[in-house]
Amino acid sequence: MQKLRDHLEQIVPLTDEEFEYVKTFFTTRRVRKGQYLVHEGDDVKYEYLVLSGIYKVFYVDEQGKEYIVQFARANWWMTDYDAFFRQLPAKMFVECLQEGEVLFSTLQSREKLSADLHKMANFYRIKLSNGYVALQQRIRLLLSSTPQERYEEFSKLYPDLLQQLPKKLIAEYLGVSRETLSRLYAK
Amino acid sequence: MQKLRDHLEQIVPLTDEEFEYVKTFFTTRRVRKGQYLVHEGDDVKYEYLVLSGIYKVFYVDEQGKEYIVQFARANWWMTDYDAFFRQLPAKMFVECLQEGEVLFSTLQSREKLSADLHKMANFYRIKLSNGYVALQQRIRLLLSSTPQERYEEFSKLYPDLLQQLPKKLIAEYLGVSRETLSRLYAK
DNA sequence: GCAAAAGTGTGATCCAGATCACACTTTTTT
DNA sequence: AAAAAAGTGTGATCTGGATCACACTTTTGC
Repeated sequence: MQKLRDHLEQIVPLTDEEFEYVKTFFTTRRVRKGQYLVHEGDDVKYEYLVLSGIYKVFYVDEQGKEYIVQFARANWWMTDYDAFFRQLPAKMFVECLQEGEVLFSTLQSREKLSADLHKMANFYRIKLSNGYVALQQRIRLLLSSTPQERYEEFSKLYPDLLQQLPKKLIAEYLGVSRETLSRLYAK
Repeated sequence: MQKLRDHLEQIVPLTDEEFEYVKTFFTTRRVRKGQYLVHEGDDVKYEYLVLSGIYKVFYVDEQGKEYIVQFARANWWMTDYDAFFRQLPAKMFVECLQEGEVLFSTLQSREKLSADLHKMANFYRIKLSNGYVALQQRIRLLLSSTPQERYEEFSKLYPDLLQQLPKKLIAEYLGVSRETLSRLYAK
């Protein structure tokens, strides 16, 4: 649970006592490649904090084509937040791409923690607003750039993912074809 | 201020007393077409709740090309949230497209209200998570669709904006050229 | 009320990137 | 260790939408 504490304390300092309380709301789970943490149609009981491994959050359209909303690795939170917050069936999938561990907790836990500990309410608020801003940047990238620029931006932001993930997935994330991507880094 | 109360109570019910307190944190401002509420480089002191009129939130790249992040009309909140939350200079613009009124308040107001009234903390949290989800949908739209589909989706979501805004702006928002858009609704 | 600016439709051209096709390599599965 | 599946690079072709160009209309501002 030290990882959880480190993660929280990047944003809000906690006393030992506070952290002892907080940690009772989280459970660890080991996840293997190919497993789904969230599946379209599921009730979304949990949100997840990644401790290790790599995951993708994506949708599938009527024609079966996949669209990757985000990749997640250590210290990212993920779930189908629309479904999670509004307690609806999931419209997205969360799949493990590389084995690892996650922590999970329920919406009730989030609400209880926010109500009991002002610091945790702050933590969640700040995390959510960071997420909001990150999505805005993604929109900006999708609107503005040529495949070349998107690829360069991605390499800068996530050099590790570039190494570890199949190019096909990166192409999907960037919204270009696999072939075009392949030709990009030839240069 | 009745509009503010209605807006808040769509999400959290408030007593008269509570609302009397809340409203002291907001000020009304009339805005004319062409005025900027946020300008690149500014300190972003306020977030805005639209009472009436239409606004656009956008940024400009090095080549001077504009990218519209969102349009806003009644009951939408807007500002450069990255800059607002982190108290940095703005990277975006917020411009009035059609005269109207807005309410504004500071980050300190938001924090004070959240701390004093649990209901307001909830209100902000829910609004932010709704915004988060809306951005995810926008990403999905940008990744997934042909110009045709994007246009149809837009018409469905914002039939009023389609009427009231120059096509050029809608084209920008959708990430297509003005000419292509013009040819789309010819069909 | 008139000139300037902004908005709009439509033809003609061009090209970046999608799509198709296939060979080769690496990883998984049994 | 063999077979199957997944991943990758690269040529050849095709095409949707960008770009350029221009006429016409509507709005804005002095």
